[in-house]
Amino acid sequence: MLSIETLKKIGIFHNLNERELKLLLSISRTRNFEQGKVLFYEKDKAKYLTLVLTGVVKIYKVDPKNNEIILHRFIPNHFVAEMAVFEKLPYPASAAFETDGSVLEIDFEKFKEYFFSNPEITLELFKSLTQKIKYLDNVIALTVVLDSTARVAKYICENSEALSMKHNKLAQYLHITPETLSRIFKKFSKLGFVAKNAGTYTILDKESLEILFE
Amino acid sequence: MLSIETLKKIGIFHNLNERELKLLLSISRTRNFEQGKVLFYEKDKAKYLTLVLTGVVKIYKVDPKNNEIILHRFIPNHFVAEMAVFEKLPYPASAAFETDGSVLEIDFEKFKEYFFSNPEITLELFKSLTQKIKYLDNVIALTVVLDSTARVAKYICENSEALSMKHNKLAQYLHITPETLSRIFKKFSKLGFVAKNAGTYTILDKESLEILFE
DNA sequence: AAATAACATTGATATATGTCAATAATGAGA
DNA sequence: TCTCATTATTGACATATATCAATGTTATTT
Repeated sequence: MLSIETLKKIGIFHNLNERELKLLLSISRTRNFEQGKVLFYEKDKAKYLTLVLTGVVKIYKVDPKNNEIILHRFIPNHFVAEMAVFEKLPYPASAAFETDGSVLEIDFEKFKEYFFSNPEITLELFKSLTQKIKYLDNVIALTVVLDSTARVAKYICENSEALSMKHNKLAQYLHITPETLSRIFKKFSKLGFVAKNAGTYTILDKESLEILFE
Repeated sequence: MLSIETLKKIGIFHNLNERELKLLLSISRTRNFEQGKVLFYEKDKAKYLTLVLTGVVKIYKVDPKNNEIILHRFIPNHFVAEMAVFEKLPYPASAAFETDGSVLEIDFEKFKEYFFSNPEITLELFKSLTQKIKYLDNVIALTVVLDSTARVAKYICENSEALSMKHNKLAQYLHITPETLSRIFKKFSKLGFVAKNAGTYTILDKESLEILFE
């Protein structure tokens, strides 16, 4: 059951007092999702201010060939698509759970009424919005600006978890096919930039990799 | 010379009273730019909260082949890259004037101090941030999700000025070469979706074009 | 109006990456 | 440990779009 204790643990609401937390509780509810379930579809009308409580939510668009283009993965305590809620716009992308999980749904009109004059809350919302801009900028920097090779180089240099990911997930994230990813890793191996030990790659020459995308 | 009258005309500052406008004036200055001049480069440190007063500013990234990838064009009375200023981050892209023009530069720390508690200002800043998210989403929807043909179809359907633009500008905006654009227009002509009269194209069959990107 | 520059079109070719199919490697359940 | 399913690699080929070069068209300057 949703409780004040739960709300208190959410970073964004850290500075709310008991009274405010109660108020927030009264305009919120939780919803649980199984792995793979869709939170919302692109073009749906945004109804609630939504925050991930548990699990991982992927935000994605679908291209005309039915490929999923993943824009971002959200972990707990982040707002999802608050822009659409603020602007009363249809969602610009779809969202689905990659694991079992849950979200907090807040009645936005009431939230606005009660909390928009609170500078600590608005500051948190600012941060959340600027964070979204950074995510989108990253997608563009990665996908629009760089070619596949540079993209792989950048991603494995800047994301420590990249090398332990399954290659087909990594490929999907980088918007390339697993075949292309495999060929790029092979090329990096031949150049001595990475090495394969027992199935996983390790970076040998980070500086050379960085040259590829800078 | 920068005056209260100038500031008053800027939509974002509509609700400020005389005292506040004076305060704003005291922490602001204008800077003039000739066509082609650079306002800032990607990775520069953001110093001032910047707003376009006159002219058109393009925001762009440069890819490894030195192609400019245009993310957006700003017209007067819009904040440029406020996210970088808020977050004290280097600019995520470069900005240059496409026409002669000018900007307002506001001392951000003081602006924050004086105006962040003003709900009308914060609301305007929210709007400005969500607008930026929409622009970036649009770049992704256009460039990452769609192929060249769909991109052209979408752009000429949704931007009335597209057909009167010079084709090499349009091509640059759509991140394709003028040659590819020319071939796509030829294809649309053959299909009877557009027609060429005296040098410029007109849309004959918008519904068919829409099918291409929906 | 002629000359020149800027822009647009067309064809031939190159390139990056995707697609499909076959095979190899790895991991999980019996 | 063996077997089956999943994931990764490889090769052959297809495709979209870029590149380069030639030519045609339009706009601007003198």
